[in-house]
Amino acid sequence: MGAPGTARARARTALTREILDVARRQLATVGAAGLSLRAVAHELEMVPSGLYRYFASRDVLLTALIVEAYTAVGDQAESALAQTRDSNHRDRWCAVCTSVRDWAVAHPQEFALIYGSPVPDYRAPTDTVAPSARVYTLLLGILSDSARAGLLAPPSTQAPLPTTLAEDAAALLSALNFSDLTPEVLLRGITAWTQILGALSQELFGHLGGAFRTNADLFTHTVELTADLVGLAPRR
Amino acid sequence: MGAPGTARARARTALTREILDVARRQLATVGAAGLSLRAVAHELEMVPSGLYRYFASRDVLLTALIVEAYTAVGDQAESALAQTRDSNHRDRWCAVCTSVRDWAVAHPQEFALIYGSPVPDYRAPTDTVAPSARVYTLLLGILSDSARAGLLAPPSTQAPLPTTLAEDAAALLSALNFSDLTPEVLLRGITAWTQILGALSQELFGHLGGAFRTNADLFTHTVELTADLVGLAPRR
DNA sequence: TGTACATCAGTGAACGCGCGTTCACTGATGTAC
DNA sequence: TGTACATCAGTGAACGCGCGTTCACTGATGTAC
Repeated sequence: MGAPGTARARARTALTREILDVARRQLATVGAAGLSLRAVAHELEMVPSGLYRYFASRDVLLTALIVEAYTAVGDQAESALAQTRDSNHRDRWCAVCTSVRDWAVAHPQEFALIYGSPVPDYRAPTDTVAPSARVYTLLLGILSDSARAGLLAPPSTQAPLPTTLAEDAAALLSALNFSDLTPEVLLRGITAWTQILGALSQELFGHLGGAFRTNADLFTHTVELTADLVGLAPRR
Repeated sequence: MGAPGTARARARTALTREILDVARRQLATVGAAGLSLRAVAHELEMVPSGLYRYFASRDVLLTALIVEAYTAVGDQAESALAQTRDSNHRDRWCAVCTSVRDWAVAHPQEFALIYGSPVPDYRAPTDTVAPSARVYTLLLGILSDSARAGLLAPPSTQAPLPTTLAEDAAALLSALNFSDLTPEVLLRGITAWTQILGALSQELFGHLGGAFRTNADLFTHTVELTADLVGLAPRR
């Protein structure tokens, strides 16, 4: 609010916002591949070339939308987590996962944009890496809390991990600052996260064939299975 | 071989095949959204309108490619299973999953075509439903075998399933003719399958960010976890 | 406070491209007698 | 076996559409003196 600067600068930030809002709304109906600068400009009653004052190319606009999508789902997950701050770790895990589904169901094309097949001819710059880490970092944080509280069940013993896999996992742990977690737990966390994304892809992209009347129940069940997988203590 | 019919009929089936082959090869480089009838015709040294003697529209061609992709991965999974016919159930499960990854890595755009975000403006007819069922039917078959042999570990007791979910699962079981399986096991099987697809999506669509040097090892680990999930007896 | 100049938002026209699909046509292949 | 007709594969031109991006331009906003 009360953003400073000249009238021109204020108009610029306002229109930048408006372009992104229109683009996001059109994205929701035509999808990322079909998003067109000309259509966005038309809805804003501008001439297409005018957009180039605000975004240097279609790719740059897409990148901004991607970052916004990651931010939106990250915000939603964070606020879901904040509201369960005093619950047990399992409930917090489930709350975050559920909030991700809520967001995805409400914004399927944005979900596809960030977690689906790559957009044709789009090359992602590195700007999107940091925002993309937010949600799974939250999930790993819950595991870390649980581990620090001594409540995380150790993974059932299996064959030892291949060395390169264990090394990479260890490197990732230290890069993410989760020294409380073992490589085994990290890998289960990653697996759980891909499970969540896989379940949502199947549901949103119509690959379930409508076999279930209540996709939400199926998802809830899946989330419980992921909580088991990562070793979060069961309820009661 | 030696397909009967007139010369004209033989030429027709041959060219139909050739069109599909060219389309599949172009799909591999430009993706489903970018697949163009004109480009296919050009490579065949035909005029674009000529294709309409063979496929009534772009959608029909895409549908044929989708069916072929499902058939290809189904064949590969079946032959992988056939080669482990005398192994234990867990090894057979893992063999099928691994063969799916092998196919997906070799044909990422075809994987995206059938398991990724929907192709813009394409509406799938019902022709694709039956071929799409083949792989997970194989997996459920392994579970069914294991259950009939009394080797499948019952799911660790959890809260009972919501009734609609249990009903839908039971209905699906009888539709698929797997009377040996319980709704709980079916749901775990479905979850395992979405896990596999999720892991492959992450890997193929570049969402792993290159954190692991050996994606194959990560996938193998994931597959073992799915085998645990569905209750297949551990090795040794 | 007023003027001279620089900045920059948005216009309008154009470039060059590619797309799916239609239609009337020609010439070769197949069929019936 | 030979002829008359029907079928159908492939052509070439066209329709109508939409796309991202460029460029020279105008007029309004901002800045320095």
